[in-house]
Amino acid sequence: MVELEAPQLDAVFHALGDATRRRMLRRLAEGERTVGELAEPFDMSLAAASKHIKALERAGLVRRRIAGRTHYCALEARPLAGAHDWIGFYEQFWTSRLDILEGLLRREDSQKTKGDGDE
Amino acid sequence: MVELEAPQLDAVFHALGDATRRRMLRRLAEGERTVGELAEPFDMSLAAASKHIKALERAGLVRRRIAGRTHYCALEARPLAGAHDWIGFYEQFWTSRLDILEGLLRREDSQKTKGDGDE
DNA sequence: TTCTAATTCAACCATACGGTTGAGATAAAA
DNA sequence: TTTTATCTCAACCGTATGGTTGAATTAGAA
Repeated sequence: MVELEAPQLDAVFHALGDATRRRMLRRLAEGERTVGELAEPFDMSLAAASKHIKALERAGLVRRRIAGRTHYCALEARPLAGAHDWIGFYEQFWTSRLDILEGLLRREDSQKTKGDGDE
Repeated sequence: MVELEAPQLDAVFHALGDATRRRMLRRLAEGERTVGELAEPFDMSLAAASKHIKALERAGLVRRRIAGRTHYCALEARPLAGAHDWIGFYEQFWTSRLDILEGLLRREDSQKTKGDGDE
């Protein structure tokens, strides 16, 4: 169990909400890459790619090592564990054919308990 | 394996990137809720909460059943499976103490294969 | 029919996002 | 030293986001 704080979850999920950044992470899974290498596959300016990388850093998903004029980026996967756990809670609602029954039961239930003021 | 399309992943992760919407999903895990019930815990207008719910619908995470003037929202967890899988790929990078070794190996590796033009 | 309740819609606002360009900063190469 | 390469920074732009308010829509309740 990792239980990230809400603001960190915000940053992680926000970072993942962009295909460019997701592709960058996939690339980093193969190993360290420079900013230039990370930017190369994309049809955008270096500055734009640099901003994406900063979003990943803000989320704690990338750590940067500066060597001279070159910045090496490495995957930092740990915060993903928290996001994974958060989503994992819902696995019960999509796994197996029980989910159909579950769904039906929850629907019934909400009819009976509608407006019971629970939090 | 679920493999959501990029645009759906965008929408799902974007939807999850907001604490208000995450809390709404947690609430919906207990059962169906009306728009009003979903909005109630939050210090914002109904209209604002309504927009959040629409973001969840766009991501396919909520389905709505209209009965008279009341809109009932229900959790639709399936798209979360795709997001869960996507993140799950990185589990190898955070699980167990192997991750430290892995990280070291990948760093070495990237020194040797730097600029090999892989995609 | 008239009142009230549950929601959305439309217009608006401030701020964030994702992109651009051009100008630094810094370090390696000539 | 001068040139070139790697990146960030700053300013700007259009569009999206997250919020507001007030009016419109629709349907139970009196």
